Amino acid sequence: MPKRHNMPEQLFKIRHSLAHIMAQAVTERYPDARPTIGPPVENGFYYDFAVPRPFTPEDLEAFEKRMKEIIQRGVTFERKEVSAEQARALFANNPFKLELIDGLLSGAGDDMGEEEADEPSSNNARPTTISVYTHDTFTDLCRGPHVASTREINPDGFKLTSASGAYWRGDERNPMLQRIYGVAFETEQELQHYLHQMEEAKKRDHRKLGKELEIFFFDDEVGPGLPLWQPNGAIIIEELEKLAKEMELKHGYQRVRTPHVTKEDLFLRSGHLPYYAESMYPPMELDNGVKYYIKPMNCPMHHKIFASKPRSYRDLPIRLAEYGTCYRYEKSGELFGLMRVRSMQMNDAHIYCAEEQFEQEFMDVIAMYLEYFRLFGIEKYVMRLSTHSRKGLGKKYVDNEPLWLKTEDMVRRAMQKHNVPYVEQEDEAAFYGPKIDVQIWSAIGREFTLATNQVDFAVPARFNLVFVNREGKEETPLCLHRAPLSTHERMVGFLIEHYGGAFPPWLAPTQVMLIPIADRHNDYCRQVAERLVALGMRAQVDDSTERMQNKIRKAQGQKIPYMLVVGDKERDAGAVSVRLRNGEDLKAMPLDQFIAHVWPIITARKAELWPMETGGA
RNA sequence: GCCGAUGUAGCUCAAUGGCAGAGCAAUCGAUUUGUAAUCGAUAGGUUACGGGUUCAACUCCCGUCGUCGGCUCCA
Repeated sequence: MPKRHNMPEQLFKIRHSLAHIMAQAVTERYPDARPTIGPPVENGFYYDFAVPRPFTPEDLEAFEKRMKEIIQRGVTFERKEVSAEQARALFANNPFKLELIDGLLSGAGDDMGEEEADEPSSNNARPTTISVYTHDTFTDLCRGPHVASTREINPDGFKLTSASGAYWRGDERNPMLQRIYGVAFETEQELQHYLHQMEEAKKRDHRKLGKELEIFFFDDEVGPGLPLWQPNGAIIIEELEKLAKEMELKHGYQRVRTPHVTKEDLFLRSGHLPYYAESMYPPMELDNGVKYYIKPMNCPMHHKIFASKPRSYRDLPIRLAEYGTCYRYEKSGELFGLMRVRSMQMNDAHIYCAEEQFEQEFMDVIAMYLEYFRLFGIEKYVMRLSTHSRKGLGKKYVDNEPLWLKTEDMVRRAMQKHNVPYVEQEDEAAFYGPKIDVQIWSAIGREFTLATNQVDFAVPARFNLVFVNREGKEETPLCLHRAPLSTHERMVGFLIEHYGGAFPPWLAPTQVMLIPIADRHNDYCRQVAERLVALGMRAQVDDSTERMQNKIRKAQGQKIPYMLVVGDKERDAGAVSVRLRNGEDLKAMPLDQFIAHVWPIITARKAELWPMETGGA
């Protein structure tokens, strides 16, 4: 997201040119279609069209076929500079292009038309002329660059993948256009490789694995976005909570608990109402007309706890933590498995501190992020400093620009001083302050914010939160809102995909499966399982009437880390034969030896399955 | 919320206007097995829900709900 296109120049040209060729194919078949913008994007390109009727899958096939024909004819791309007059004449029947032309000329048209998408926002010199590119019978408004000839494009290196609606200029108040996505590479092999990777990614999709591994599901009668956690899911959640509680205890947090519903007054004070109302479940109205809302956030209640007694500078920082359950009425089309739900439990905490404590507290949260990420082996993420935008002041953002600039700089300096890499993204802040978000990607490539660490310089004042400073005067504290482990929903969804369902032993719902070879070994297996369970391990016995091979297959399918096979030999020797999830057969060993090897791995939350050089995933 | 696609047994999928089927899972029986699928039998359905067209609807049409791919939006 930060870098819009970091692809090689030639690939950029190929994708960009394919977008034009597609527009030709589309307008040939549907002369009424009005091309709007069509940039190259990661892995391919898209083009948005204003059309009377949405495209069908058959249309896509026809477009693709026609595109291949055009490419194989070897047509050339030619650039031409035209005056504004000429450009308007050329695109007289296309209001979208005219709007783009106006935007270009006014110089203010920073709205990410095609031209913006084409070039990193480097040179601000506005063109006095406008460039158009012509290939074959098709001419498009475009900054370029393009391939010289379609001979540079491999006709088997691209594929049209999907059609969908998209708002003109990404604004839902604008008309809806029809977008066609394509993927494109320089060679057929790269395309096939990409398509294969997509297939593999689908196997890791948490929605698929979550069902297969019986972690969670949705039920029509319960409602969209309201996951039901099965026993396996509850185990994972409780392990995460245990981890968070240990970590937060170490970092000086105190736990609090707050109700799920509150009077409207609280959210009026916090400023969520009416601003945030559309993301909240509608209120319940009591007989006396008083409205109660289900909470979408925990902060106002934590503020009340801070305010429940006088606070001295000596008490600060005060860190209040709660795995709070919140409900947000997300639009139906925005729901996405566990990654975007309507009921969620947040790894929430609010840190109230004096300004001079900011850096220490803020960076302690960042340190916590890093500690968690190391534990989970999370490497593919981007820390994003999300800042305000001037145009959002007074609307999306608290209207106090000097304070924004000051706070953003505080964050920037803290991050730089501690050498934590980050990127900056304008217009992504919370309404009360800047934040460091941790961006991650789902198996199928969608971007989400996992953890967040937000500075709030505004809301404490609304709640009249104060502490008495050294001079005996009242002072408003800063508040940090933080959720290093995200919500249970998003965290578990992410972890399912991150591990491909093969959780490290400490998180695995079932850690050990006892596999008796014949019925006569069942009792011994039950004794072993009892002993492991008494120790604190999650062990089960597969006493079905299946053969051992079948039991192994089932346990593998559930991605259980340890399979203990037991026959006459093991029973008679008080032993177990250890098979790891990765297929390794460690042969028979005394039960005590198995425990001695595995228990430390579980309690230390290690990633590996077995000590020494053997274990893997 | 918007555009499009889609919804058949617990799961994965057949059946293109003419009696709704298979594999896996489940249940029962037999088998007692040494590191990724033993054999047999049984049961399982108001084809998401509600209307309509038709002699006849899983199939065609309309509506509702859910899901999926995007747009918008977010932890």
